[in-house]
Amino acid sequence: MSDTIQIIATQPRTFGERCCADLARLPDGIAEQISAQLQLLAHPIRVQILDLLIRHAGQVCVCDLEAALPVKQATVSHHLRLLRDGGLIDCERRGQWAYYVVRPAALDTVRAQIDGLLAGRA
Amino acid sequence: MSDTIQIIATQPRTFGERCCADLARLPDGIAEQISAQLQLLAHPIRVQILDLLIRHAGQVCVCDLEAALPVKQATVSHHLRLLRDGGLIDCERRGQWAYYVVRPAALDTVRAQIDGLLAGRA
DNA sequence: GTTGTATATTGACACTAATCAATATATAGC
DNA sequence: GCTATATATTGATTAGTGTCAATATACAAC
Repeated sequence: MSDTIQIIATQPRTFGERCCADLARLPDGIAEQISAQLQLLAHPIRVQILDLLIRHAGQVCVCDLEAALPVKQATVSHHLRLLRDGGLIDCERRGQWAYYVVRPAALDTVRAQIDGLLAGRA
Repeated sequence: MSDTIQIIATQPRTFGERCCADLARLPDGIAEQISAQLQLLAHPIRVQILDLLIRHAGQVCVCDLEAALPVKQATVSHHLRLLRDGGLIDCERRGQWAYYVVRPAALDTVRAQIDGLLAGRA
């Protein structure tokens, strides 16, 4: 073993040069797609909504969410619409109540995308 | 089997009543913590930065990122600081260059949190 | 039809985040 | 010291998001 410190993966480099100027980037649109999915999850109210829907499958209507969350009804409805437009949840009317349910397949897709990104397979 | 349609988990409910008024919520602060981590990932530039750092471990300096991404140097620096403040990456100076590396343990933590949320174990 | 309840939407406002030009700081070589 | 390059920070502007009051719509009971 040499007594010099090994610096991992440092290439010789002179001024203005770039060691890996052609870094392989994600295909066009993939980063936007992944971050849009993440953006959908990245709000405390939406996290709580998803958690409640996941753990009380089929039993949660809007007024239940309204009672459980620290925001007004219009705001709950707003977040439900975002999650629904993003394909993560579905709405089912029963009488005058609207019950919301998660779409397990959509959640799996999101999880796979995140896992892929974090494992270098995005 | 009865010939009525089975409606999963619908309880009898009268006006003004709530079927599960005491839905078990996430402990205080957990939703905020999870969503803050997600927020950090939820931007196309930061997704691309993380992907590049993961796939070119130890070989990426700021000017490489600047060359690979469609934003100016100040913006790259800004996003690097957010990721660094969030504990997801580390910075290492080599000469006049600053090399960034991911912190695998931090990424694992994030992944575990997301998996937990989506699996109803948050 | 009317009345009451549940949910959705609209529109306005406040707040936060993203971007960049300009500037500051750090390092290297001379 | 000086000059050039690499990165960080500041400050201003812009763009996007979240919240809610008010209003609209839908359904139930009568």
